[in-house]
Amino acid sequence: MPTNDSPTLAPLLSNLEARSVFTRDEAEALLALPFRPGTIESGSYLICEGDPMGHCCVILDGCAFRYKTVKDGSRQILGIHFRGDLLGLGLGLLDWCDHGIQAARQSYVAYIPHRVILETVVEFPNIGRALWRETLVEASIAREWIVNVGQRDARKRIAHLFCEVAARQIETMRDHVTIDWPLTQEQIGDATGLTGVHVNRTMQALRASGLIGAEKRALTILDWAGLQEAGEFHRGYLHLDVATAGDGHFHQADSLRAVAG
Amino acid sequence: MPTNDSPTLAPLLSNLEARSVFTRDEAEALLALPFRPGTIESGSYLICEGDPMGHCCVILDGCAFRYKTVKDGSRQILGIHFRGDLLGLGLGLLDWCDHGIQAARQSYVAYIPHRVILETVVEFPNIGRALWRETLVEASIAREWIVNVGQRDARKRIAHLFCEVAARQIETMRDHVTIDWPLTQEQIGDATGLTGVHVNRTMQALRASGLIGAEKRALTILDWAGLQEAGEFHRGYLHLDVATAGDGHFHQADSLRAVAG
DNA sequence: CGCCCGTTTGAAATAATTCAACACCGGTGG
DNA sequence: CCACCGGTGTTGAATTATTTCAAACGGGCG
Repeated sequence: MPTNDSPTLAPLLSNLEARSVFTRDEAEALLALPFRPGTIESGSYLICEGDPMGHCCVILDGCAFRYKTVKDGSRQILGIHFRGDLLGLGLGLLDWCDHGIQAARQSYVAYIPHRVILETVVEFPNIGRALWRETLVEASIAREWIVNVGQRDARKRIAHLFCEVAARQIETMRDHVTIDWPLTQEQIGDATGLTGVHVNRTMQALRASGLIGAEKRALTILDWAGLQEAGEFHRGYLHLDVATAGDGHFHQADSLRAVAG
Repeated sequence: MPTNDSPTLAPLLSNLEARSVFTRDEAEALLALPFRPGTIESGSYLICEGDPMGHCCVILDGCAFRYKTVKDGSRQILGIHFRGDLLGLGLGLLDWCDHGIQAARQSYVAYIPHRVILETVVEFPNIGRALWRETLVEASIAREWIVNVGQRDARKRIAHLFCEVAARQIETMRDHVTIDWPLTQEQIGDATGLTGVHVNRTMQALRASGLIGAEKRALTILDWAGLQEAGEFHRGYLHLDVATAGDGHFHQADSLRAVAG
């Protein structure tokens, strides 16, 4: 973290709690996971394409994005990640990583060995469901990105991206909020399948429509309803409401087992 | 299945075994999952957008695709699924479905209650890892689709789609193989973010290049290497090689079996 | 100050869309 | 049996969104 306090996994827990419910034991187990802290400079890589690393990575503070490069050297940004997000989970089950992850700001991270995650999941099935659920949400967001680059024009794509990042960072949105904006226009282009030049022109149009502000290193949303409309954004795919499907049914069994064991 | 034999979940097991290793007990548990068989006519829906259904769905035979519709009525196809694929898994952990699934051919399916899956996963953690792994692969494929529609031109997009479908259906590819092709040109457009008209012209170019054949209801790959080159296709993202990461550590049985051969 | 990175602007080129018409083909009903 | 029909594939010409290339601008920083 930016402070000199010793870092904790609290951001991970509060992030998971946006979509899952934990018992006190489970929460404590999550916070007690062993990890190695690290600082990543803006532009450096948390995980590289083809990397067979043995740990995943929690963003304690900062921002990073996933990307894939294609032959001609251009790249596609696949997702943006913030404080509390767990990255590189697939590595524990898939042997190697099919994309890279790069810091968009100086970031503070915690590396957790995959083995630790897999052990914890066996001991606490509800944590396993929560992490599986995060993987499912990740897939859901990826599908919405397919729709974004596949079906929408430049204005909608960029508005949609703004909406997603805003919705994930601000709990209850209202007009005139300003959020930290981590991407350059070129990178917005990489995320939306457009050129930086066209992103520039389209953002000017969004500004002229009074939807967003004119800052360079931040994003001010002047008209939240209008921006959602412009991007055809509906937050459902983020699954930000706590889902307990499949949990309650097992808590009882878990308790019994806890008693028996 | 097309025969009048009573259906089994064998296609699911053999599909999972492409990426995971099971003990005999685990395999038997998978095959013993209770399910309700069903027949879906081509064009009908297995699962609808917004559906809160309580079961997931295995394709025993046939073919289906996931899709999302956007406001103007057009739609984006998000993935194609074949025999053995497990669909709608997220429903058990996410409460509701953010996309629809439609049959592209008359298909035979097995509906499995989510509760059954979640119970099995607690009893057999290795099955849980296998299903989680499938979810991770699904996310990986979705990311590659983002790259496809975001960074590649029409020729590459279509060639890449052909490669993916072929690679998933044929174990060892060689030239002049013909595979069942489930999509119309219009639907190829929905999958690649192009119009049907442009798909038509681009497919003619692919045919003229000698990469694919000229059939309408099938796909003949005349030049596999050339088609991969044209689509910048590298099969790694499909994670089709068995991954045992995280398994051996927990499953002495697997290690023993590996040793025993 | 000069430099670098990111943004801004302009004009020309191009990939893909749109719209409209026609060909094809299997199925269905007279 | 033929005629018709709807869905799919094919073709052409005009239009448009986006890219490309090139140059200039601006601000932060050593």
